Amino acid sequence: VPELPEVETVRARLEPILVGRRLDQVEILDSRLTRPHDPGLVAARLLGGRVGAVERRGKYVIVRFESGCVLLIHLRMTGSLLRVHAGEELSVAHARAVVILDNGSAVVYRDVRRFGTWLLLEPDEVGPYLDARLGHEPLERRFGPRVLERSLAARRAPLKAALLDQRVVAGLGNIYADEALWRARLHPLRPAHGLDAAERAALTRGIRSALRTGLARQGATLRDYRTPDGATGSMQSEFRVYGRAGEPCPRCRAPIEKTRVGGRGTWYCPACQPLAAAQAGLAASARSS
DNA sequence: AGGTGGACCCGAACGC
DNA sequence: TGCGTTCGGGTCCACC
Repeated sequence: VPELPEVETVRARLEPILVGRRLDQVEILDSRLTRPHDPGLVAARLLGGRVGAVERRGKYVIVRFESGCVLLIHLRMTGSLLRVHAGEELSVAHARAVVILDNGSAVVYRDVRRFGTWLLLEPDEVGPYLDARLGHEPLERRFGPRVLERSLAARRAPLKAALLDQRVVAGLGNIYADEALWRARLHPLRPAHGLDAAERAALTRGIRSALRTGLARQGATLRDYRTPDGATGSMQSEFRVYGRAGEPCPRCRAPIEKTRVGGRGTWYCPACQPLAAAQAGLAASARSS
């Protein structure tokens, strides 16, 4: 599941492959990819374009062309972008699009579940499109407890459900949300608006440290995620709670529990991520003493 | 308006 | 062994 660390790793690896290259052939093999737009028309508009930059915002890969046009790629669940060197076998299982570059190498878009999207936008459409869907980048300086205070204030939803809203924290997904909450010692079912200042500060640190660890490990490979060179990430071996029901909490040895929040599998430590107010109060006074 | 649950997908894991 | 069922997860959308 590509979240911020996985998408950023893909972006960084893709950048030297694409920047300065011209698209000599573009084939879109699955009409779902560009829907509701005609895949043939999108391919025709991409053809001949020269890539100026490869950026990221939230979970979107942003491919900027020198013409000003922008291709927004979202990998959703199982999308991946693979580089194929000139002369190598181009056929890839579940390939949904193939781009041949002017140096003979190719980039194949692969997506088992077909949720991923390619959206081609005009220069002036990109900012509004992303700003309508995404909040602050959690690794930028502007993000912090004050931003969380504002975005969580009116929200009665469970904290984890709010964190999965991309307008609250751009790029956080199911895995890093659980990892961030564990690091912040916050229960995923705490009401989002009920955090105090110290807890918002802890949450800021938890989000950043979970994401930075993921970046340093080049993401987590559970099944489909690969970097463009086909390498796996190693963050899965650093998970503190995600997918670890019944195993001891790395901090306090209590067994990790699994529940569902907002329809998603959610793992947490019932001992160091207390839900009850009394326990939360005890934990707070223990921290301050 | 904010919250919730279903739809979209398909392979793997599971149950009988 | 084989077949049907369940699961999962990012985002959008319909419905409270």
